[in-house]
Amino acid sequence: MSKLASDSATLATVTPLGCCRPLGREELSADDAEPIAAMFKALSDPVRLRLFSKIAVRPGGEACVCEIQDVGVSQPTVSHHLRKLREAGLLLSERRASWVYYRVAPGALSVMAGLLSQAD
Amino acid sequence: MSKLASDSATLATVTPLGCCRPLGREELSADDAEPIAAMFKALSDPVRLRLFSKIAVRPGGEACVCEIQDVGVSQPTVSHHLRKLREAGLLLSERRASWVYYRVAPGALSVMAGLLSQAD
DNA sequence: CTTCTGTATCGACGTTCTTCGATGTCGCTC
DNA sequence: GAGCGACATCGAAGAACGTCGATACAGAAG
Repeated sequence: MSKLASDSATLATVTPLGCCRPLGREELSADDAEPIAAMFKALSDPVRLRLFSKIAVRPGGEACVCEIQDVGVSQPTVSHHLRKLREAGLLLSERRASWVYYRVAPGALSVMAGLLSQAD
Repeated sequence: MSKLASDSATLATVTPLGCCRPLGREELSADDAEPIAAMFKALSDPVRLRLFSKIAVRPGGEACVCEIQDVGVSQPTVSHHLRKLREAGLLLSERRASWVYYRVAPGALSVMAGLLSQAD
């Protein structure tokens, strides 16, 4: 099977649960906390944050790996971080000819923003 | 000196930088990525996420440690996680008589929500 | 088919994190 | 002052993480 661009790897994709209520709205259950923590963890590394930002600022929220890999770490490390972002449901990947394009997963940002919005 | 409730420890408090633009608005610099990643990292653990939620749902966004420490880990571990949340600028702590109260730091949530808001 | 370029995977190393039991500290009460 | 309850800190053990060089894989080009 293709080793690339499968939408799910170890984690669920974008819509795993009935979450998305603000963190201050109702108390988070242990089961709900797990996948949400995984999304925050995906953005908890400076390199991943910059990679995500580099993709998000592009028109269409999409970029080839070759366009964003100047973040001060090696190529395998960039690939590792992009995989983590994809597994967390924040990015989707697609191969086009020789290049692989990553794009911001639709709804990913709004899910997290909803969690952080003020409850009152 | 008092070992408790100092508002800053290893990390800066709530407003470290000129960040707060949406991640998809302009590309994140390496220097800006660091403190932002630290905030996300604070919420990247399921136990911390639940502790934060337990505090945030209380009226006034405030709770005594004794009211929220049933999250399935030991008391020292709860204390450790609350410290991490405080160091990240997400919580403030204050001692009242025998009890220590933690409350959601004003503005902390909106900073992160602003980063995740849609750019378009 | 061979070579080249772009990207992913593998294996390893050092660092950081989560967790715990033991112990220390603060403030109240007797 | 002695004892107690609430919470923090210490030190250690195991797991998870970020990083790299080496290597494998995919598609394009010759």
